[in-house]
Amino acid sequence: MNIADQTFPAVDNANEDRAQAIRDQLRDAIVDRRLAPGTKLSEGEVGTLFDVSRTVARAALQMLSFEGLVRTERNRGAFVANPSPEEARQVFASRRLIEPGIAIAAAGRMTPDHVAAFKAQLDEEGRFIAERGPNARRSEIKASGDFHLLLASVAGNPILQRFMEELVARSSLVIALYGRSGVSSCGHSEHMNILEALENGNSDRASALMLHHIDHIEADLDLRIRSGPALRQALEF
Amino acid sequence: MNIADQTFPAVDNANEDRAQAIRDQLRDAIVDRRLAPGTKLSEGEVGTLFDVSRTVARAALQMLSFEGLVRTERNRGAFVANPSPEEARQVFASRRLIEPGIAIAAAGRMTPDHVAAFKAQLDEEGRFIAERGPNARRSEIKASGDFHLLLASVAGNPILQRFMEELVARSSLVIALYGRSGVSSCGHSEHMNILEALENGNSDRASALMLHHIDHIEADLDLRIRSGPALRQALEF
DNA sequence: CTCGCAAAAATCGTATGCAATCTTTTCTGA
DNA sequence: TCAGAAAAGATTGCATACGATTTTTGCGAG
Repeated sequence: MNIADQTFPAVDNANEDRAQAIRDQLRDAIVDRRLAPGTKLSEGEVGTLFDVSRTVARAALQMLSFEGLVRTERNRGAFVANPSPEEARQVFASRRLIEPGIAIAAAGRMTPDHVAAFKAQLDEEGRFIAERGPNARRSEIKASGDFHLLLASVAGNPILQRFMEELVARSSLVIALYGRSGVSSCGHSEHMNILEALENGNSDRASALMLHHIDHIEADLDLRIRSGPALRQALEF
Repeated sequence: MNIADQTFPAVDNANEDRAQAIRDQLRDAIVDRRLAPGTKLSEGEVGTLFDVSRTVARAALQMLSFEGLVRTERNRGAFVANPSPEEARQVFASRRLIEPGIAIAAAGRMTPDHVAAFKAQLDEEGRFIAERGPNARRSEIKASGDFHLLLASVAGNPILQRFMEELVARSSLVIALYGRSGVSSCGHSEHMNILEALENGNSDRASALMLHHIDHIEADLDLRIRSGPALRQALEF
């Protein structure tokens, strides 16, 4: 897949930082897998697509590289990250460390507004699971990630929230790459259980459920080195 | 304090990314508090000091801004971060969440080489505490942070390691801003106790000690809003 | 002397140009 | 026909230029 095959909505809020807007668009495209891992993101091409100079495109790519969604090689350019099984494990190890704590923090801060937001989120998640079509899986992965991001925002620690944004984005990549697909509805019900615990202020239970949930997500992955990521990478595919 | 008052060693490894080298230098300067919080870091000035163009200086500042050590305002420039008490609490809340887990991971991966590295690190730490002089406190804070970074590197998860690098850097800023100074030797002995637990493979104990250690560090801070950070910020001080 | 406003200076955001490096193609000789 | 070298092309790294925005300075009115 070539980046040029994609079209991107125009960046409207020209007032704000354009590089940031481009980063967001690219991140969505990567997480949604409209841009395949390994795809080259050349500064010139990105610049042309978004109608900005290479300077701005470069800044956007640098941001994505900090988030681990893009890998840059000196004098060679930027590529959509192609996480190895090892990196995938690291992502989930990090989540296992952080998210149970986030669940505990969130449990102590739930308001009726938050509950409503979670219910809306879970409704949408359910809709995507029921849906069929080429984009169903994408939307499902995205919605599932949004649940975790919502939780992080409720927890009220911007630093941890940013960490989680990075981890969720990278998880989406990993799931798209190594996911086996079966567990989705199971994940949905786990989200509902977590919400229930949160509503009841049962932080320990929310934390424990979250830990299991992460384990389940990772267990659904096939992290055996399929045909070797080195080969895939070598082929620039 | 003006950035121009400082001199920086020349960036030698010109082969590698120069922006990264500049970022490292600036980060050291910020963490060591040679650059006071709130100090303006203009692109032109940084570029001149390091003998690069604004393009490169800008990239370095962008990196620091991602790490939370620098705050950038559109059309105004970059400033050394001036964390509020609220942000300080968030930094330590994040560390409480992450570092005990890191200690557990590290406990399971300790090799004799690691032990030796830790001993060397603690020796240096002790030397700085004994030392007196204008730079003693700086070196002490730095060495204390290095202990935690060493632990993170032993844990073997690059993602968590990066998170810790950010958190330790921001902690150093916070300690420099809000620290009361008394607890230093106490922190040193806590480090030694943690190392002992790590050597014995007693991960639970290492984890618990780490949690207490972080609590102690935070307890040593005076996080009452001293004269209002808004004022300090308004005065660009 | 202070205040307000306009001009000047400084600084940032962005585009673009050139040299260096990497990749691909073409050419040559076995 | 194929391996290796040389040239052409593409892409990045970096510096610089210019308009836009912000900050400072200068100056006259009150």
